[in-house]
Amino acid sequence: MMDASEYDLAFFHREGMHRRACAKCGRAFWTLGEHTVCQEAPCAPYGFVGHSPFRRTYQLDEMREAFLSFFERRGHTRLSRYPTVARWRNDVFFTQASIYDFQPWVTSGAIPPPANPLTISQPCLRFIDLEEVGRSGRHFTMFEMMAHHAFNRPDHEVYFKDRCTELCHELLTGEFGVDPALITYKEEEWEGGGNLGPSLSVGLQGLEVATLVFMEYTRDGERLRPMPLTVVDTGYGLERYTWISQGTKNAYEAVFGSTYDELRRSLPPYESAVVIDHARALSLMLTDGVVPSNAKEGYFARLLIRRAIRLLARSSEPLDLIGVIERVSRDLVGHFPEVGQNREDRDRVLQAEIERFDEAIDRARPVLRRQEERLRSEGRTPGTEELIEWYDSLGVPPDVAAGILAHPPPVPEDFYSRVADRHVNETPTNDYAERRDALPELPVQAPATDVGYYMDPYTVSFEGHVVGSEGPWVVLDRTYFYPTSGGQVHDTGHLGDVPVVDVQRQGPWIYHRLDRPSPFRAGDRVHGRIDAARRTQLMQHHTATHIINGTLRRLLGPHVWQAGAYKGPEFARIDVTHYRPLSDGELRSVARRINQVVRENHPVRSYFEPRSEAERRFGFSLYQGGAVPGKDLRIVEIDDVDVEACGGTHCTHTSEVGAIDILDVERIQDGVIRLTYASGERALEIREQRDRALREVARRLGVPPEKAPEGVDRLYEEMESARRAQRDRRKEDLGAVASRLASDAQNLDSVGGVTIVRARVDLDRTELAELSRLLSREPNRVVLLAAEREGRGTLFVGSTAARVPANALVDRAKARFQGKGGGSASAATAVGEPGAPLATALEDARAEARRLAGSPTSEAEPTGPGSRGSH
RNA sequence: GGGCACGUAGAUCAGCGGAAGAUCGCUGCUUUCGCAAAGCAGAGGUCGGGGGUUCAAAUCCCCCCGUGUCCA
Repeated sequence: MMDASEYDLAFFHREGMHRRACAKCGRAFWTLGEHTVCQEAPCAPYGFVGHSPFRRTYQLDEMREAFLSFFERRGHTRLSRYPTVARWRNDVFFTQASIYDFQPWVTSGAIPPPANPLTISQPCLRFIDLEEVGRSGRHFTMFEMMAHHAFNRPDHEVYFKDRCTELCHELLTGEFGVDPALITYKEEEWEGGGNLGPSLSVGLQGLEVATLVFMEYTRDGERLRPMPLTVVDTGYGLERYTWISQGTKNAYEAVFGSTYDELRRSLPPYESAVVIDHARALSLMLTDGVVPSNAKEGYFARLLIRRAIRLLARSSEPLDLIGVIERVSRDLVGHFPEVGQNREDRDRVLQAEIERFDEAIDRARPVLRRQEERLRSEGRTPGTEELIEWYDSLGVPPDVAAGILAHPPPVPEDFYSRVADRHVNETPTNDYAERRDALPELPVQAPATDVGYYMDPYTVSFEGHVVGSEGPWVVLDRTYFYPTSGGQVHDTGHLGDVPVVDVQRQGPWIYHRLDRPSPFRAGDRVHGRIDAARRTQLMQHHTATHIINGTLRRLLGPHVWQAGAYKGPEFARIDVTHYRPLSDGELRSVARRINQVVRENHPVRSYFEPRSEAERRFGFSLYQGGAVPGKDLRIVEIDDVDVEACGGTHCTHTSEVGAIDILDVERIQDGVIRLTYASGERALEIREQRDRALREVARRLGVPPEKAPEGVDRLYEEMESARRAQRDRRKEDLGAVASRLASDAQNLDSVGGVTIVRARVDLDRTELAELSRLLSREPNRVVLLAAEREGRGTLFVGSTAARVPANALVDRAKARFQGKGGGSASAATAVGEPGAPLATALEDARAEARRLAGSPTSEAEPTGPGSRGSH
């Protein structure tokens, strides 16, 4: 619980505000007005509908510009948006707030902010309130969080609670002309990610119009410790500001504008709002490289697409989703030019996904019909349980199911929450589990490690001074050792005579891990030597990765985004988003093109450039490896092939990569393909191994290497025909045995029209069954076979005589030779203990068969192979 | 990342502890001037892979692979 003094800001007193407790929610708030309740939902009703408290009305783009320029005029640097897919974090899929852009590196103090203070309007995606969208009048799947952020270090205080609140107040009253008496500042607390602090929630006529969060403490058990870096985290909903300024009934009318009016001509209000909302979210998601899929971020794109398609189906005239997305993209492109750059590619992705939905329904249709038929045969009709099951496992929404069934059940109000109930007991995912052993906190009193590998990736020998050392870990004032990062594996080498086995980045320092406790002390001068062959291989793999990524984007389209990559000393791989498997032809084109790029010897240029300048020149696709923090971006540019923000070590010309050999392409997930490859020396090694193996295979097949596939085919065919020949021979042999047995009166009994064949034949189980079948082709046959294998006796009984069930004979006889077993009326077996009297058991079975055959009963059910499976 | 469903003949699927099936397609024969159609006969299966339980596993259990789907 925050102390009340946390909120006792000088600003409030300067303005003459007083502190009150809300009569409804009980929370304390500050205001100039005479409010008895805080001015937020649900304590106060909307007061702005029909008469806005703002000086003028704003369209969406105008409002964003007004906000950003307001803060620019007050010393803030304007940043362009970050991607909506939070690829740089492993705990969330999407950017859900502007502060996500700076977590965890900037907020933890590891890396300086790109600007300070800064202002941004960050598109955010939230799926938590999906059901509220279109209903509440104010919820959106995609919304923009306008914000001003400040990051305060002990030696550099930008601003905190007082100035922040003052800026907010000035925006509302000065820029927008809101009567200050209408505003309330409610005291709240914020906590997240182990940090916490006071926050103020700004209320205006029933709407929360801003949240001002002050990250100030770290939770240490019950105690609170002040953070070395305090953070001002604010959030102002762009859509809400636009709405309030226009004073419309709901936010959708204000935000969606003429697109909403157009859709309303053929769709009801709720459906129109949801469809536009989803289309807007999709437009940005697809632009940022989300490919619809059944897992991870792609699933949310699929969810939106399928929801939108179903709602559009209610339209009075034909409307297609691609058209609606094109329409909303026209609205977005003014501020997000990248949205307009991938239209054809986006439509291809959408088209593929729309077809997949149709396929899913087509697959499900016969299943539903069959299941309904089965239920009907039990005198039932499908109910809610079936609807939930079909949705959960087949993806058939209840309204679609209704169109398929002859007698659809009513869809319950709480359908989706009942689906959710099915999932509540699932084991939760441990989102924060960073798969990396925590590095020790070394007592380093030194500036950030001076790293040489960015500017000179060829230096493998250098001198440095130890600035910290503990256990096997050593930190130097400068180093050329590359730490594991950006998917590139660390270097190895030596410090002095001691092998370096691992290199990691920890905050501003590079940690070298030795293979033994460090013999070095702070102040020691050491010679560093990097394993040059390994480094070269890593550089080749990294540059090859960029060549492949850029080539895939060019050949397949801009929906291709890197979804993960690994560049090791043995091989490298890249995962990219793509909506279908690579065809053989596509793969060949990729392989040809990347090696052409290698041969063409493009220069690979690595340099630092201010973020905004780089974004302006190259656009958003820079962030293939995720968002990169910092004022300046390190750009790795391969002319006409690829440009990425990347911290790795690279060759300076593509020819240094040598060659790229694609080893494998697989679909690792719906919507994501993985290419594994090797370059440089490793490519040659692997090719050599492969050639050797192929030559060896060819030699053993006795064919030239290029004929190896045909050779294998031939071998396989020979194997098959040998297998068939053996099977035929066994069949013949069994046939011979059968006719011999059937013609030898010694083996035969005939009782009451039933023929009983008995014999001792030492065959295996399947052969016994086959032989029995051959002997009982006609009705009223009973076959008794005894076999002995490895000392254990087997009794096999087959029967086509209704009066003589095979299992009855086995049950009767098995005790005699300590047998276990059973079966059906048509076939039964038992296996006895070693040495047990098999012959006696056979005689028992025979006696029982004679008895049953001789006592005619009125068995109605005929038995035999022909009667099985008839229902 | 997790839940659920599915994986059996070329295709679509049934069978869910006791001798691997249906329909369509395929091959041959009959019929026809020929085609279609019909009738008859036939070929085609490591029942996704690997372990286990059992006298006996397509069937039950465990692991893996693949596909679909829902939820994060």
